[in-house]
Amino acid sequence: MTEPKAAKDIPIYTISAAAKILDISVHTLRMYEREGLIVPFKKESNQRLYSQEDIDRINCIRNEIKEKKISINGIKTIYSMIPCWDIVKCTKKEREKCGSFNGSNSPCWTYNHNLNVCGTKNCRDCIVYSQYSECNNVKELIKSISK
Amino acid sequence: MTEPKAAKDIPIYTISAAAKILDISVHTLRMYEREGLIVPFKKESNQRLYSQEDIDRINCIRNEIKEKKISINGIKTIYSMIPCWDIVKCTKKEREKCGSFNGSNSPCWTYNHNLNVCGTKNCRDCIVYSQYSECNNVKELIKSISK
DNA sequence: AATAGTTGATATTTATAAATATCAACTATA
DNA sequence: TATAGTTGATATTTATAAATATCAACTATT
Repeated sequence: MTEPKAAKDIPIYTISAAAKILDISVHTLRMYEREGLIVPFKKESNQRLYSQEDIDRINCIRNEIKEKKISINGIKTIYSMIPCWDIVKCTKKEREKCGSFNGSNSPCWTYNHNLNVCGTKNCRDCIVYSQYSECNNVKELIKSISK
Repeated sequence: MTEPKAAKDIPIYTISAAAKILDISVHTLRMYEREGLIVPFKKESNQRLYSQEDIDRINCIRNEIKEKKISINGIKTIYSMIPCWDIVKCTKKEREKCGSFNGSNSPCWTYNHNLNVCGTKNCRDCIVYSQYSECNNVKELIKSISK
């Protein structure tokens, strides 16, 4: 009796509820978002909402910062090394024009990618964000594509 | 008339000379070494010596810390994602026992690897250290092994 | 053989990233 | 429609990583 995968990704927590659960301030949550570490839901009114998956993700990020002593810019750089172009199957032409493919400071979901295969798709729903940038998964991904 | 590649890797600077060139303290150089960011030459007496390549490498590390705001542990984590097992052609058995293959906090050259293909070879002379961990090269490496 | 520079280890200082606070305008909810 | 919570922007505080200083023992160099 496993729950459907999406069940953990239902937007239920307001920013203050999420902050309380995580024992951090709402300001910190907004900072993480501004830095491109998280992409919460947004209502039409622009209000943020968080799912249990978001909470788990943020707990992981906290651990990287507090326990592993990796700075926010370090985490961004690590995320930027995920070979998204391979995962989402960008063409050579698309890669050449892509800020994510050509940069190394920020995760792909912080760039505009309306002009490539990603289109206007919400990055929350992309496995690059939801799966491969999960806690400690980047090295496992590199292992899987290496010989 | 290009110089032989090794010319830049001749140990000529003492720690105080290197510190003066880099405009940092000798203590900082020793700290970077303790953290596993650099591997200087060692004389039989244990005295450190630095080459021009070392100076260039340390300048790059300084830039990552000071300009890109990546913490030392962040840099270590990034180095740890270099697929050394692929580069030096470790066997499956060797990988299973390797701290570098299985960890994600520290570069491969900070682990003991006497029992795998690296043997007692000095990591300075390994391309994983000398080439692939050069400034900004990690993402380029990931690009080259991805589809 | 004397001076300058080195070693590792521990303690201290400083620079700054991360977190928090404040603000006025806006939105949700009871 | 009143209260509580939200928004983004800017300013301030705090926690701590990075850098430096100190130490006694040892090594290189003149």
